[in-house]
Amino acid sequence: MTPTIAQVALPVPLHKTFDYRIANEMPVVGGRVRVPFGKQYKVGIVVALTNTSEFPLEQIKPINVVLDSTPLWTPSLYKVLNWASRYYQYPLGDALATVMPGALRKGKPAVKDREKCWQLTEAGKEQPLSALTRAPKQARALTLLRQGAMTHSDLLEEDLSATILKAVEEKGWIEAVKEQSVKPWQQRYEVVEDKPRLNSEQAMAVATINANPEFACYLIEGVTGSGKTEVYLNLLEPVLKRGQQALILVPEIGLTPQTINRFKRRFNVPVVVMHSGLNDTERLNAWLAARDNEAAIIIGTRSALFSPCKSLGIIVVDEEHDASYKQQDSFRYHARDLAVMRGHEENVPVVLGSATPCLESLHNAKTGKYHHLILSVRAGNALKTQNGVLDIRGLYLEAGLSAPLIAEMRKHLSQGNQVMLFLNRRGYAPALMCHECGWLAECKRCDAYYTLHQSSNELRCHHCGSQRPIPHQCGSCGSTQLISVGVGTEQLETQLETLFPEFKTIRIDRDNTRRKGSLEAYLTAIHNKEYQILIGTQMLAKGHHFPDVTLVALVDVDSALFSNDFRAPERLAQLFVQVAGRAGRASKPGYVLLQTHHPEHALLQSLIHRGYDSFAAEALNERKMAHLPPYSYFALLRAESHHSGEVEQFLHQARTALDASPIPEDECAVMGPAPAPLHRRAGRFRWQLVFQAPNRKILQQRLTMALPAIRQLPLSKKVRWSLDIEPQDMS
DNA sequence: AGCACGCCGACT
DNA sequence: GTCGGCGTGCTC
Repeated sequence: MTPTIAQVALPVPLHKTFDYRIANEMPVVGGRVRVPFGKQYKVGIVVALTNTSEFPLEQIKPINVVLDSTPLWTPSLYKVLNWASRYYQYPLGDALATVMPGALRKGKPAVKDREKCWQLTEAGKEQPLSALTRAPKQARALTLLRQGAMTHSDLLEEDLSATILKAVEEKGWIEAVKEQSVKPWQQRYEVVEDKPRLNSEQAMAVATINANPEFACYLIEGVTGSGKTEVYLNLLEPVLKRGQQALILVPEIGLTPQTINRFKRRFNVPVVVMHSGLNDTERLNAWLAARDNEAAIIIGTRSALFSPCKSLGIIVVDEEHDASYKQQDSFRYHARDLAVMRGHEENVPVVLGSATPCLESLHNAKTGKYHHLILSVRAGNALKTQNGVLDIRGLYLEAGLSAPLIAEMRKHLSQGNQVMLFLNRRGYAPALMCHECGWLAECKRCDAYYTLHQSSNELRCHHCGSQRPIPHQCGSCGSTQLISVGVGTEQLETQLETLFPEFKTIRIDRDNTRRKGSLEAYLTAIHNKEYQILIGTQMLAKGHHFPDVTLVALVDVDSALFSNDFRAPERLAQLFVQVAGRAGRASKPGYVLLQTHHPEHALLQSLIHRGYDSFAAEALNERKMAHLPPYSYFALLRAESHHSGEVEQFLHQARTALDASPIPEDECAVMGPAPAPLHRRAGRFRWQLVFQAPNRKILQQRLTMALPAIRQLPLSKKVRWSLDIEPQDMS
């Protein structure tokens, strides 16, 4: 029986679909339709075709326009998207809308816009230009087209109007043609470059993965300089040769022209890049090129995972530990986890690569879920760095720097080398205090102190963005003796300029690299050795190598060791390995120093003396003891409102709803409601409820059962709330 | 999410 | 006497 009703998922935050009558054209499941919704029209996705509806039939409106005759996604990708919507508890319509290109969300056709071109007709070729002295524009059109066909828009650029072209067409001299379709890339595939020879570890990794073109998950743990990218390139070879596509995910900052060029240069095939900088048209074209197998290699940041591929052969997730793979708002998916899911559905290999794999992935490798491939040999000129711990207990600190560190810096600088300092705190100082009474300048809208920014002469709240002039008097006792507390990168910069006036200092953090291109300009200047002392937050640690840096110091690691976020030590270890990899060259090995009050800290010791793997093993052991991920699965229900009581009450009611669900408490623990780490932010009170389950299934079941009741709580409409499944940070 | 309906304060 | 504030409710 032909279906009469279409169930449509609409981009609204509602966990249900809406029924529409099928009018003239038959929609497809997974395709878009334009439908009336209340007083407006919306573009939604058809999720099912039926003959019945729960809704009174006479109230069902007809579909306005059927926008697609084929589904937008391949069946396997569509399955992954449905799973993700359920697992991350995000409404399907909203989820599908966020993963499709903006142009499709607005209802634009999902077909490649082949541009209209003009070419000369036989008559046009023979038409003598001399006969057109009284029609100079027409003559110009003919002259231009004698060089070959041109697109309509290019001709408009040449100051020829559509009217002129129409006139010439009517004379029968030119004709409109659609852009000729290009030869499929499969026919021009070749390995262009002279490939470097692989070392035995690389060769082993390549052979292992290439031996099986079906789904399996591989974790490539490769130290900095071990040639992970070369392995990826070798993995693409048989895939492309078979005519299949490769999907490569990179972190937000990892999308450098150098990376892209390596993939472009090796094979004579089309590469598309997908990132947040694309406009609607560019994004749609990249998406279509992936879908229609016109692009052989698709490189992009996390959302590129949702590009449909006609003939996918492999998925690579580079720097798999990077936090940017987890979306931090709205649809809070993890692109790495979904990549594994997609690889499974599409039955293609998934390759996760990192020098410092996240503990979850290492655990999966240890338990045999992933194949663990290790690249430990550094290629050619890369050399292992030396490490050291600086015990700063009892030492006088000059803007956070101990005398031994300053001495070490002087040594390296005097030898003509560069020195790099990391401090993960922007601004001049994290607080401003009254010397008389101890009063601290506090943000009026947040439970946080203002950060002192001396360069812009203001106090700034890093949590809500508010700012105010630096007060001259204490807000409590009126004293004018205000002093800064703690050290930020700005202060470090000022202090170093005083300590080392003979050397030039450069600070790189979010405050002075806002302008587009400024970071690149600074990096170039550093490479040209215009600066000797480099100061930065972790943004300096990513994606760039500094061969003349021979000393790297982590100024303050204690805050990470004793953070209330259980992932802080893991991030510190990753930063440490990363910065070590940024510095030095064979002739000038790098030296990495850590300043700490806790040199005996077990994780630190293990990291420094026995390396990341050993650190990871111990950290995993600690996680196991504490039942923390990857030995348990968390979800975070966070709510905020201007009224603290309302939020707390809402979460209490949510908890009651959860406790009423039939899974016993010991299988899924619920903690809270408790005030969130930053209880008041931007004037809103924040509370949270934490769920902890032994596995994903129980976590999902428990939430799925309780959420309908939670959504029906009257307070759920009054407070702002969100659910984060497997949150990246709990603070 | 939008957008309507609906009931109470400062304006022509 | 109206314009408009945002509280509540609905969208097939």
